Amino acid sequence: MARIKIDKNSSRKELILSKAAALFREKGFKAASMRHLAESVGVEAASLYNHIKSKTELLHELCFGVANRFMQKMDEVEAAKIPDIEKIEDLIRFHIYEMIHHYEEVYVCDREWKYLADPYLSNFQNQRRMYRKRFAAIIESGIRNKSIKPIDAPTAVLILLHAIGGIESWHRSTQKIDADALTQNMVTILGGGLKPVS
Amino acid sequence: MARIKIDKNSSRKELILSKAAALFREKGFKAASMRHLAESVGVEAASLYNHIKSKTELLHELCFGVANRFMQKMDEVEAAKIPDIEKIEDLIRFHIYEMIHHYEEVYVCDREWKYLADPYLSNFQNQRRMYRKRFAAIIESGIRNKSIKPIDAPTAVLILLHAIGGIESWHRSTQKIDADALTQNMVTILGGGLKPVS
DNA sequence: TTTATTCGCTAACATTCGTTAGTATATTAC
DNA sequence: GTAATATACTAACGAATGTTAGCGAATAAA
Repeated sequence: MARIKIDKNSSRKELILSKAAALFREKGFKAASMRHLAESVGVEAASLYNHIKSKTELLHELCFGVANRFMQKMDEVEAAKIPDIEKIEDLIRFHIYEMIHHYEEVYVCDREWKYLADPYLSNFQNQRRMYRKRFAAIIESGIRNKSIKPIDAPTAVLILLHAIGGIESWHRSTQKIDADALTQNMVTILGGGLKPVS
Repeated sequence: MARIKIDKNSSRKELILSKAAALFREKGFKAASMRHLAESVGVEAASLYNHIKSKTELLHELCFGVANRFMQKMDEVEAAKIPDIEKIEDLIRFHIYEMIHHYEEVYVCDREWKYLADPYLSNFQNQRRMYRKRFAAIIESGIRNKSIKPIDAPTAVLILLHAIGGIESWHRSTQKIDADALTQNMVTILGGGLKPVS
């Protein structure tokens, strides 16, 4: 009956959350069972419920944890006094950074959010829609001042976001190029597609 | 005890497959139950087993049906005597076409393949890896003859494929732009990122 | 019409699932 | 040390899962 080992500055619940992120990414939310999760935490399944309310609550916290970080970054970028094209590159770099450094949570947030239960589900979808609108608004501003070629902005946003979400494949790859080179490549390819022909 | 209604030229199994594609996309493979599927076919769950071997078999057939179409297209494109940049645009257009016209199957193949069981799983992963390699080879050829700017080809392939996979969001969107405009937008943004600065 | 086959039904199976109740032990507060 | 709290355990629950067996009705073949 040994208790869960804990690092200072991180609660038992946080440990469970991080293990859940890894498990949900690997198996998918529905296929990941509480008994699997318990095993990876080193405890019996029922014991988890001393720390969490439900399986769904784990998904809530993971998804909104990630969503909130992106929303906060968007606030910062919008407030910054820099050219639109730099705002976009800044956001791209942030997405890539998050994908690399908080891979499990971001992946789960990206691919498993549909298993959220209302009202969290609607809430999440609204936040997502809002984020994309704000992203598109930056692109549209760039189009107006001719720093970005005239394209359909919502289309461009989805391309950018999904392209970055695809980093997963590298993460597991053995021949991974380092993060800086990856970032530079993506900014070149994606940014290059946005800049007007000069 | 009415039998399943059938169009000419399509077996009962094909009907089940198409309903399964829609259900697996909506709920995810694990969350979609055989009883749900049965209901959408208009029959009891046990009756499905007069036509199929297992739930997993449905996933096999959906995934490999899509994968084979893409492989065949790749064969054609490789054999064509056209510039590399046109080969790439041709592939991009094909991906978009498939995404629009066989949306459910392509989506399931893209997002739910991990629930395949071995040996199908390994087989599928190999095919996928091979497809990406061949795609990257076209880009590398383009780089060598300077029709494409020097970037990391495997990175570019993943960006392209995941960007196109993101069309999902439009499909359900009410404000959908028409398919041709969509295709043109994507070729502009993605292709524009590949062409060398002139 | 008779026979054979296809196919849908009901009932049931063994598992697995998320979760709760109740109890015992370990840690913390006093 | 003692009381209070936190937490892990075992056992069990009801529900849902994929699938099989066996029966009867609909269709096709003779």
